[in-house]
Amino acid sequence: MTSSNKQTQTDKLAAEIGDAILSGVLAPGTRLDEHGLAEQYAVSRTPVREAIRSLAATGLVELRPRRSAVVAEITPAQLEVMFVAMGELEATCARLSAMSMTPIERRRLQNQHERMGALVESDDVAGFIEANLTFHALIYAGSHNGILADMAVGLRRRLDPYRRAQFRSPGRLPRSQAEHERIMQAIVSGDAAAAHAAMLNHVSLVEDTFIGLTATRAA
Amino acid sequence: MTSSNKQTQTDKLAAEIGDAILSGVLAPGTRLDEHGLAEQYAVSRTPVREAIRSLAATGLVELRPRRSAVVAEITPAQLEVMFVAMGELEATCARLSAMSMTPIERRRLQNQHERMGALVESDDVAGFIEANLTFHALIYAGSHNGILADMAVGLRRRLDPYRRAQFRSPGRLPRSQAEHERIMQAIVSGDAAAAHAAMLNHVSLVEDTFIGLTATRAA
DNA sequence: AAATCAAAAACTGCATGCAAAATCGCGAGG
DNA sequence: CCTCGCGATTTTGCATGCAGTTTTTGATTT
Repeated sequence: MTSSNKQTQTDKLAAEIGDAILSGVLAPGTRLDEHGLAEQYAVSRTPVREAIRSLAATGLVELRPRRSAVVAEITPAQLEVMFVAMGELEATCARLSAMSMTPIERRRLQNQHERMGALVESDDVAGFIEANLTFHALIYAGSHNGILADMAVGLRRRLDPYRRAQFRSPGRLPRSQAEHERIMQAIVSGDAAAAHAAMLNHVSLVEDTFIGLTATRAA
Repeated sequence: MTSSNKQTQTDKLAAEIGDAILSGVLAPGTRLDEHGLAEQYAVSRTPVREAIRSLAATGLVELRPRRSAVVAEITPAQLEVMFVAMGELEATCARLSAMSMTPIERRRLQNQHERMGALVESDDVAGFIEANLTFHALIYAGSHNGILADMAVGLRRRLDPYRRAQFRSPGRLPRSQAEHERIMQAIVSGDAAAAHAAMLNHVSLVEDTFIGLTATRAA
């Protein structure tokens, strides 16, 4: 079990329902019927209500007083806003990392980048996606600011479903790696402005790829 | 009534208890006894529990399973992190504002700044604090990014109790106004990098003032 | 007098029940 | 045929009750 059963039912439910939403099992707009969920998870309505309220605070569900809570709908406009916000947060973390990473952290980032080079060579998309998470997580952590890092992690988690597709674009891996190279170099050499710019550029390109995908799909 | 009684008890309680915490009525570390709060607000424990869970998601209270929730303690280290995070968020909003404010929004920011000049002249501290909120709110809104704006607002709200004191430092008003001048100019003229730098500088100085105050108090 | 441990009190987590609001369905009217 | 309104059903919001855990208290021992 990934989730320890030491915590309360409410916490387990919040995690479970949250995963269901993020993985698409519960589609946006779905009504969250308390009674139904209670029955489904074999608990009473009370913990379900509390879990829903927790999820509402994270933005995953929308609370409408006296009416069913629903899985939050994400309009293309909101998605755009979220991508921009995440880009800015990542860029900020990169900037802070350039300024305040310890030598060990810089070394780790460099190592991770080199490891990813091998994955690009072997065209291991799944491995690259996984390693990419770590790469970015190292930069969050390097900012030495848990609040900004948490915000970035939360947004990334939220956007993940929309990002998966884009690594399959042909030639995406080598391009990502090249962008990472610039980001990593800037951070390791302590060039805050360059780190910020490189990360912003990187994330913007990812976003553009995504927007392109949806535009194609929508058209 | 400031809070409309259209919403649910839970929402009202969350707002009420949240205000009590932010205003210092409920000091950090205080145990949030469900039974006691229920009695105090003349409701049952259920809405109290849900309100507490909401507040936990905002970071105002800390949830400890099977034990009382407590008002979150803020260590100086956390405070420092929060100040940095807020500074970065504000700077980012300023940058985005410089890039994407509409002409009308730029005009409004300019007007607000000029209005604050008069308050500095008359040394109206309370008025300046109020107007200062608006000034910064205009910049949040000008970023055209509700997510970043919400994050900034939330952090500002959270830090507000620690910020109040610092406007009373002698000569703070004119200095703030001068810094605002540079921020405003950069945004209005569309200089993103300058807006970012000016805002970061502004907020850092505020933070330094605060750190100075606490250091004095602690010593 | 301080420390230890056990019993009692208090409190949280969860289930259940009830009243009010919202939704749905059906029939009347245009 | 469509729209509107009214009653029935569903569903939320909140209160209350019970079981298990934590905390407190008081007695006992060193």
